[in-house]
Formats: sequence, C-alpha cells, structure tokens
Amino acid sequence: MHKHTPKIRPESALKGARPLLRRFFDRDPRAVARELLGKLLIRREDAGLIAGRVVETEAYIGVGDAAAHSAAGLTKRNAVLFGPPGYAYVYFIYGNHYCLNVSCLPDGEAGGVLFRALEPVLGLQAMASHRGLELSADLRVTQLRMLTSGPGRMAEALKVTRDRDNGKDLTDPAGSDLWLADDGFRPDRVSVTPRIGITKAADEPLRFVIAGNPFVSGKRG
DNA sequence: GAGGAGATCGTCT
DNA sequence: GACGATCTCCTCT
Repeated sequence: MHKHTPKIRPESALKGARPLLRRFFDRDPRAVARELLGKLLIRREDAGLIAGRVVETEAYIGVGDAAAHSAAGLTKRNAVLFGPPGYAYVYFIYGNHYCLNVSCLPDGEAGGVLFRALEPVLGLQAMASHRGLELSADLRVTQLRMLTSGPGRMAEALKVTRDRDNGKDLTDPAGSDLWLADDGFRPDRVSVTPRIGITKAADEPLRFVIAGNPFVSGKRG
C-alpha cells in the first residue's frame, strides 16, 4: 500500500463541481449515506472557500431506528429531520460539540445522514485556525487528521453551529454558504460497519467509509 | 497504544 | 435530573 497523498487543490478547481440536487437526498438515508462518500462539503467565508471530501457517513433511519433523534417523534429540536430533503440538521452534544446532518426522504418522513469525517481539500489554514491548531509546513497526514477526522472536529473546522446552520439548504450555493457538490470523484471501495458512539441499535451496519482513506475517524484510517 | 475520566449544556422525562 | 450520533488530556504499560 503506497502512502496516501492529500490532493490539495486551488479554489478554481471547485468551479467544475456541480451542486447536489434536492432529489439526491429524496430517498432512503442508507443510499444517501453511501453515495455521499467522495462528494465535497463546501463552506463559503468572507476570506474564501473551505472544502473537504466526505470520507465517512452514518445513516439514521427515521422509522424504527432507536438510535435516531427522530425515534421518539417530532420535537422542536429534530424538526428539520421531518422536513423536506437536503437541509442541514445541526445538534449540540456533550456540552461541547456540534454535529452536522443532512435531511433525507420527502417532507413528512424523518431520516438523515450524519457527516463523520472529511478529507481536507481547500482552506486548510482556515480550518486549523477554527480548530485552534497550527499547521506545520510539511502538511503531514497525522496533523491534517486533527482538522476534520470526527464529527465534532469537522463541524468546528467549518464553523458549523446550530444557530448559524440548522435548517440551511445544502443544495443552494447561490443562497447558502454551506453546500454539497460533485466533482466527479468516485471512491474505489466502500466499507460498511456498525455506527459509532451509540448504545441503541448499535449493531446495525449503517456506517459508510471510503476503504483505506486515512481521514476516516478513529485511531487508524 | 490502550483505557479511563472530565468537560459542559441543551433536550426531554 | 439524567444523559448524550464527542474530544482531549492524563496515566499506565
């Protein structure tokens, strides 16, 4: 296995990336979670763009999934999951961290996908700044992993918060500063495992990762 | 490198 | 009043 080299690209390279359409999200969260692997999550800031490639996701099924926030029915917090597809559901957890999801399935049906890890692509200095880290000049993978390998970390790197982003349309780069896009990249191989950090329905194979990618969360990629 | 505990607060019971 | 879709730091090996 040869050493993984991050592909850091100039901002102009994202111009060919097509925003994902609403219908992409209008289906089973398991299909959305799998097909989101390799897509780009892009944040627009005054100082420029921040972008990462999605390398790890988890599906949360609206109905019959005890681990999903929508399991107990509609509440003020989880309302976005019950709304139309393609919108950001952001929640605050453990008194410390935000996590980003995207709603799936038609309006009225709950379901979502949790973004768990990104491979940094653009705006690495901004990500490091938001995380309170300083990048060394050689951009070692071990350093870059600290930026976006984990749901809380990637949310902080992109400055995702509930106040700022919950309910935001993730299919609309013209009207939104956070969206998803396809630049044609396709993962070679996808692995499916149980979800992380939950106690209910913990055995279901609903976590999707790009096999061998070093930016997947955990001790090793 | 593995394992454990604390941080810290919104949400629902 | 309990707990959680996490992270970091500390200790022990």
